[in-house]
Amino acid sequence: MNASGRGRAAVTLKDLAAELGIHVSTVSRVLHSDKDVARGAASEETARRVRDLAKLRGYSPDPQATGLRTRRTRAIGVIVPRLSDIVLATMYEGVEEAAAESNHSTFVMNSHDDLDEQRRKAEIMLARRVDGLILGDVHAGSSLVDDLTKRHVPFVLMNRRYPGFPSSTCDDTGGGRLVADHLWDTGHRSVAIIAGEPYASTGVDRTAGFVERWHELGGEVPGDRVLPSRFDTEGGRRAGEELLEQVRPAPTAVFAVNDFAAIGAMGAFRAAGLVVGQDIAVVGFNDTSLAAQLPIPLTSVRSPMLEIGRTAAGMLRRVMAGEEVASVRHPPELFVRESSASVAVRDAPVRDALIREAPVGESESARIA
Amino acid sequence: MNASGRGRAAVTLKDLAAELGIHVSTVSRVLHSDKDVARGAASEETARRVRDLAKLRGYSPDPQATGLRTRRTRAIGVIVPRLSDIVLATMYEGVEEAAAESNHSTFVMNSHDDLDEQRRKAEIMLARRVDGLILGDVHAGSSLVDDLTKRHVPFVLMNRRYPGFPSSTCDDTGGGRLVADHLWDTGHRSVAIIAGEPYASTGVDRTAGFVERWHELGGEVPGDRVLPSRFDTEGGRRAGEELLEQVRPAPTAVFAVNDFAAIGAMGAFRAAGLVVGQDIAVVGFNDTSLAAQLPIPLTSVRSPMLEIGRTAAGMLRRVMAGEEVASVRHPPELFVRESSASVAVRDAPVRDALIREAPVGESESARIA
DNA sequence: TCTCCTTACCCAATCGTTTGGGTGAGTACT
DNA sequence: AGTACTCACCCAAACGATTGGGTAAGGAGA
Repeated sequence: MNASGRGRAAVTLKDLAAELGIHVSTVSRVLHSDKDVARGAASEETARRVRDLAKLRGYSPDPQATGLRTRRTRAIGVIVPRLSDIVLATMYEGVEEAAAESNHSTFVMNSHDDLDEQRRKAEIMLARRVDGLILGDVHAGSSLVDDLTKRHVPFVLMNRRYPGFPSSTCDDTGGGRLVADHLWDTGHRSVAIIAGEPYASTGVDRTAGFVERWHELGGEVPGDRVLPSRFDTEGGRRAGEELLEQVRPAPTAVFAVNDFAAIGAMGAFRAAGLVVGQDIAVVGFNDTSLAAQLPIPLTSVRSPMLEIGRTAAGMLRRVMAGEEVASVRHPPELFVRESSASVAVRDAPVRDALIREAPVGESESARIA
Repeated sequence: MNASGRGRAAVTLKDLAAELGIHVSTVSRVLHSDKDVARGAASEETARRVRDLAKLRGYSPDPQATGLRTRRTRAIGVIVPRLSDIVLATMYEGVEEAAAESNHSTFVMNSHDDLDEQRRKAEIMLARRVDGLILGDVHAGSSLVDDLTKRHVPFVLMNRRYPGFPSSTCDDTGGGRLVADHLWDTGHRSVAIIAGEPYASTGVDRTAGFVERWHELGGEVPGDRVLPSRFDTEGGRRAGEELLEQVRPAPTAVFAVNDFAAIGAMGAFRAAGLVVGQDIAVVGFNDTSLAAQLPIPLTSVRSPMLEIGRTAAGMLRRVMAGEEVASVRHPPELFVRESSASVAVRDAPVRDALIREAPVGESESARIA
């Protein structure tokens, strides 16, 4: 039994037709062809009576029945790595908003960035007969996109791109370039990148954009300065620790391809006795609402997450309508804050001394003094 | 056209029946009554053939058709304030997991904590004919729950409770008490609370639990030390600023009923020249993944968010089955970290001097020195 | 041989909408 | 007066699955 149909069954077209003494198909046509006078289906007068009664009785069409007949559900499926990642959650909010505007409902599922789970979740959605899919978790080299294409499933990508398929993303390469310019301009010459997962275009592109621009400016980024990482704080912390351990002298600036990784790295640096913004610059990506509010506000590249989601929904609508659509890359914007505000600072030897001699020492006590 | 039905229409019962030369109802019965030999519906042999062919052809029942006939959609609706709030997003993950285990799909929508929008979203879900609702955003005194009850809509509450209706929440009162004990034990006697929105039981209960325990211990919390706030970082920052402005001498410890508000407050304190963990203790709630990774790790009360979501889904399943269910309050756990680790510190006059004379001055330069 | 069970199926209605194709009444035109 | 249009509807067949109620064939028991 349906939620709405316990106390009293939901009102149907048949109910309305009976009460008005006309045929159910007439009611359907009147209610269906909204506004345009129900093209020859009923008189002006009848149409009004139908609409009035429908409103009075609170008629709402049964989507099961409609779907059964029309073969469309007006539902779309969205698959993301995890909704507890604020970036994806925000994009999904955009999707939901835009989808609602065109009268579509959305199912979301988490794939935990696991290939098998991606497939499984996609199948569940297709079994639900969604009209289309938005994939927010596509992996480089995944065969899922090809399979879906072969099966003629309408879908678009979001957040991450995949060459040859329509996607709504941030211009991650451009974002990486912004960071390179900023760090170069503030005098840094020794940098490192916490690069995220190698299967995600976001991290890869942000890294590539940075490196590309850095080279143009005359700098270099040795391979051991680019560390893969998970996208969460824990991953950032580990990468930060690894960085301090392996790279000597430590870089004066670190670009983490994601705010959470940046926060984790900041934790690692601080634990090692470095003051972020003074001893080492840190830059994140996405400009989540946290970045500006952190104890040491984080420089970050703002990606229009909500807009990326909205665009994805719009693109999917067009794909479902059979149109060809082109990928969209939303322009990012750099917000400079205290974590990287000062011009490149102390000499490396001094900083390294800090790191070695005072894991939780000197700068701590200095702060208290 | 459905996603799965573009290239080749999805296989139906009729297709299977035709290929096997038997009636569609026989196929239905075999496939439906899983395992138990399809009680007299077909011979062992036929049943096997049916099942084999179904698997071979990749048959999956059309939920539209099933739903039309059975009047249930196997879909549940979840309404939350906003999914970009990591707390609700995590609870939703729990709901989704548990719902999937009982073969239910979930729709989520954001209500932005707005009463009209809550109603609107609920109506959309009911129009979708969901089998039940999980409300994660109930407001104190809202009439929505009564209306849903009158309409016999199966629903449960999550995250926030509402007396008289089944809910899956954290034991927020108990959590508040944990914080009171901790701050009292570490020597604090002058405290303030950043209390969240007055319409949310979470903030109200956490505050009440704290105050109750504080009184038991012999302390007091004057009314002007309890500041309402939004639940996000921005809200926490504002409340923090307000606190420093209005309450003199400033409290030695602040309990924010939510990690994000705590982070915002930490920002405000720091901007005012106070070092969190030294000059002022801060405690949050929820122990989101950030808390432990912050530059100054945040003491926080862990609420089992995933479990709260899973429980809510389980409760709803039972409500939909017509059972009576009791509310569940999940026990919280306190994690003490640096933001409140040291015993209550400087004399108030010294701290107040810091605040007045050095909004971004003294402690900053001290840190660099 | 007749009756009564089982077994293994089949039949057909039904859920609520949509939609191609009527149809009868009234009007306009020749 | 006959023909041709509209207009304002009605009819009925889908869509795919479920389900209460047959029924024919075969065997057991009397």
